[in-house]
Amino acid sequence: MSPDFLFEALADETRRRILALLLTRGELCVCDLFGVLSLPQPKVSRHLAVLRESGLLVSRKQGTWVHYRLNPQMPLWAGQVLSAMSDGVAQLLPYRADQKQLKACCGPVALCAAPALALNAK
Amino acid sequence: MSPDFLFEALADETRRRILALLLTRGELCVCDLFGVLSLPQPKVSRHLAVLRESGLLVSRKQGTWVHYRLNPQMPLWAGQVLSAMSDGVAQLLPYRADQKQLKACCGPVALCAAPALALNAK
DNA sequence: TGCATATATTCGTTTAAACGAATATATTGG
DNA sequence: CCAATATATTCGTTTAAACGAATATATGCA
Repeated sequence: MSPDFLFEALADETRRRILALLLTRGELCVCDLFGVLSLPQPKVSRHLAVLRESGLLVSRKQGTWVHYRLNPQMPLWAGQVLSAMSDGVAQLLPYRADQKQLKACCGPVALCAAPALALNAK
Repeated sequence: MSPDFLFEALADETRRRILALLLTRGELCVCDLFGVLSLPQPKVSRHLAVLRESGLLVSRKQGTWVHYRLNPQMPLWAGQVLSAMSDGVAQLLPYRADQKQLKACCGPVALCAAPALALNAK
């Protein structure tokens, strides 16, 4: 988890939207993500690959679905960057609309948030 | 101060180095910065322009010198991002060496504030 | 087996940013 | 005014990343 990887990852709005959703909801599968974001599936998949290869996300395969979540071994400082980013975008578009879509589409309760990241999230 | 501007600014290592130095030392002029960083002056100047236009830095002209510092009106969340970034890079190269150079080369006083002193030191 | 669904990858193009080198602007002091 | 210093900008090239479109892989199920 180098600063290079983290900040290159955060330089793209689609990736920030994905990370903000995963900070709210501990785990999401690809179909939920591109559904909520209203973006083409290959585009979301490519960005997820960037985030996974940068060490920010880990994935869990369950049948046909792949669930992504924040890497629970992320260093503290990186979690603080993500948490502050999430605060900064919370009332802006498209991030605010994403959160609304998340609740409308996938239910209100977080599933499997990692304990360390739950702490970072606030 | 939009997330777009902040995270695009943070995506470049030279700009992160500049910001980390300005978090340690409240204010620095351009000659101090490119001296400490051992980078060409036009390169540092261009990156400073990006940081100023993004709202992260403000400048103060004093004679021939231009002093840069963090924008005191930066929103809280952005300051928290910078602070966490600074924590994350503190023990890594080239950031760690930059801090050493800052103290070794410029001492407690900026070069441009004491040019005679710097010349005598040679 | 074969089809449908979920996800990933490749390809070719386009866009944006960083760079070195050279030059321009502005201020100070002789 | 002229020279020196500090900073900024322009120019042309190069590099990297994002994209849409199409296709590939993999799993579940009839």
